[in-house]
Amino acid sequence: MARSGNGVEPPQPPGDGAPTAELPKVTDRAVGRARAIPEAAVARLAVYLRVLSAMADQGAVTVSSEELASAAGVNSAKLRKDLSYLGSYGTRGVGYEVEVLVSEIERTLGLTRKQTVAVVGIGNLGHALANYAGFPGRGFPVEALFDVDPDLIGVPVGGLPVQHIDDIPKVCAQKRIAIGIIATPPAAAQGVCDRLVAGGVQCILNFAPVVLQVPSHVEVRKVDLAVELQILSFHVARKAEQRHAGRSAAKRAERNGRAPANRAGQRNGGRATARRTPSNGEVV
Amino acid sequence: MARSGNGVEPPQPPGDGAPTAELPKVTDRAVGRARAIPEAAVARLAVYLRVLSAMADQGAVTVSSEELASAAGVNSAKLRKDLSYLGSYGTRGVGYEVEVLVSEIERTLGLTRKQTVAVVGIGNLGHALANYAGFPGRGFPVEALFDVDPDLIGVPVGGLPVQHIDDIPKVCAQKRIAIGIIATPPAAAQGVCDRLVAGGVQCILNFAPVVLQVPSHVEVRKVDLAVELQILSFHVARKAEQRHAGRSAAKRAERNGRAPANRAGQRNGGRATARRTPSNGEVV
DNA sequence: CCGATTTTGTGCACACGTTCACAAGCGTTA
DNA sequence: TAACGCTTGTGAACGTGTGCACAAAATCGG
Ligand SMILES: NC(=O)c1ccc[n+]([C@@H]2O[C@H](COP(=O)([O-])OP(=O)(O)OC[C@H]3O[C@@H](n4cnc5c(N)ncnc54)[C@H](O)[C@@H]3O)[C@@H](O)[C@H]2O)c1
Ligand SMILES: NC(=O)c1ccc[n+]([C@@H]2O[C@H](COP(=O)([O-])OP(=O)(O)OC[C@H]3O[C@@H](n4cnc5c(N)ncnc54)[C@H](O)[C@@H]3O)[C@@H](O)[C@H]2O)c1
Repeated sequence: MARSGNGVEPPQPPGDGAPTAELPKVTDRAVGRARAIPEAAVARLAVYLRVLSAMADQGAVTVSSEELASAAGVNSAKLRKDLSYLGSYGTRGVGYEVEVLVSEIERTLGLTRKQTVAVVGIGNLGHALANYAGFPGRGFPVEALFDVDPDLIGVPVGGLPVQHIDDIPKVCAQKRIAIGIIATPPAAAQGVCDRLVAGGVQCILNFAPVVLQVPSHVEVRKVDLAVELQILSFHVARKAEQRHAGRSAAKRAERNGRAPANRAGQRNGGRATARRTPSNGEVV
Repeated sequence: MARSGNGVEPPQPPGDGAPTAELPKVTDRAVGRARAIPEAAVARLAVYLRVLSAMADQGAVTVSSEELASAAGVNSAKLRKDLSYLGSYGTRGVGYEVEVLVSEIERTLGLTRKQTVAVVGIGNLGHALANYAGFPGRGFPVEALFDVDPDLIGVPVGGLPVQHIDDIPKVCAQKRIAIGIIATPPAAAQGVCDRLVAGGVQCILNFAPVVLQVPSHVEVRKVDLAVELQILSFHVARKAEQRHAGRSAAKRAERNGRAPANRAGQRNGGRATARRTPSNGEVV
């Protein structure tokens, strides 16, 4: 089956014209302009935005990188570097103006125009998502709900009637849905995904524990709670193992929180990359 | 370890006593043993485990790294490296035995002994979590539910009665709860977190959009859906911007799925780090 | 107007993660 | 047994992300 399924993740740069071109060791080139915000930074910007909004609500006018960093649970140097991707909006010796940062981050994250959302699979999780006030509150109005269950079709959930999944392409195109959230059973996820893509949806947030195959222009992020728990489980196991075996060094650091250079708050950052349909139809 | 664990990956060596020590350029040193599984790899191991379980159910006996990688949406080299952290369980020229991999991954992730879970905040999301069959199905039995709402106390959800949050420390200690899931409103999250910690809970999965402060021996992971959407939003914005501005190069690559350097399937990997109570009590 | 103080913005070095590429090992076949 | 083909395991190169440390700006006080 050759390389890896979908085939195309070549070592060479895109090289539109000449795939075999022997380019030396140019690092960036390729794309048009220069500055590209690192994936990891984007995730943190979203967190800063939340913290800043809360600060603004409390009447704060300016923040220093130190303050903001500590509230967001990151290192202040990292914070400054992250903010520097937006441009230079701070004042040395003073700090950042909260309002300015908020609007700059919003602009960068593309939150100036609302991104409409559709939820597919109105079961336990789908209900919660459809009712969640935090989405519209943050510029992500939920404008369509879908399911297969005949008993659900037409029933309003969170003020919006559930529609049949066969209508996904039509409705999504019509309402210009930007983001699709998949909360169906795993087996149904790929089919739903395909319909969303057919409807012109550009981004998908997937709760079903499957790896989705999508065309390259579609962005997928997944949230897999079982995986989250397993990662936590790993850390517990590792700590327990350490406690039993290596009881020589590192003991007080482990116990009462001195935690030397405890750099960051809890994260789940990371990037998500789209993926093409592969040649082989592996099971999932 | 020392690597990226919870507490100790300081610039300077922990050096309880001498923080200004002028260590040369030693790379690992520090703690006892050697191999530490990279954080990013742990997240993927969990995914491999799911895929492998599905394959086992379908009767597969062996897999090659190519097959498994493609099913899991990653590069095969990466997969092999990830598996190599477990030890050498493959057979050259043949592949891996599915059963062996499953049990090795389970052992490594600490899934050999069940990790009991408590859910706090039985609202929209909490209900979904409490009813989710995927948790007990994967070795994470939900054994306690908590809320403050008097109307909820005593009501069974998913076959388990909801208890009052004041009982969290007692019940968690008694039932040896390993993982606490927080699904309360943001304002209540820190308080709940403190009680969970008091009850001896080692890991916390936090759905509330706040940065939790915990002692260093507690591991926190957060799931912030608004942040996920914002990251997606960023990518949409960037693509749109590119389409408008840089219409010189990279055009067909963008459209019909050629996907230049399409490296991996969708991820949300990343690490979570514990965090001590900070010196300043910043708002959140 | 100048120096002290504060805090940003960033060059640099290092750690981490990813990918390549290939030798080492295994099974099979002649 | 020897030669061959296949697949693992891993060294090394590369790219990305993190954190330090300091020069550059701005404000304030005298
Ligand atoms: N409930 C949770 O807390 C939780 C946690 C983690 C992951 N998940 C995942 O989220 C997904 C949904 O979980 P849930 O607990 O809400 O399940 P659920 O069974 O309660 O709901 C699933 C819904 O999807 C609908 N559905 C089934 N096939 C469909 C299709 N082809 N198209 C559209 N809708 C379809 C069903 O009618 C039902 O309403 C699952 O993949 C699950 O693994 C859920
Ligand atoms: N619903 C979603 O889809 C969704 C999505 C993303 C994030 N979240 C986050 O998850 C959390 C819960 O969301 P929800 O929609 O389930 O909210 P909800 O209002 O439906 O439920 C919150 C529950 O927490 C309980 N609660 C309040 N204070 C408490 C306390 N001090 N201790 C224990 N329980 C307490 C309430 O009684 C209620 O039952 C929120 O922080 C929200 O931001 C929810």
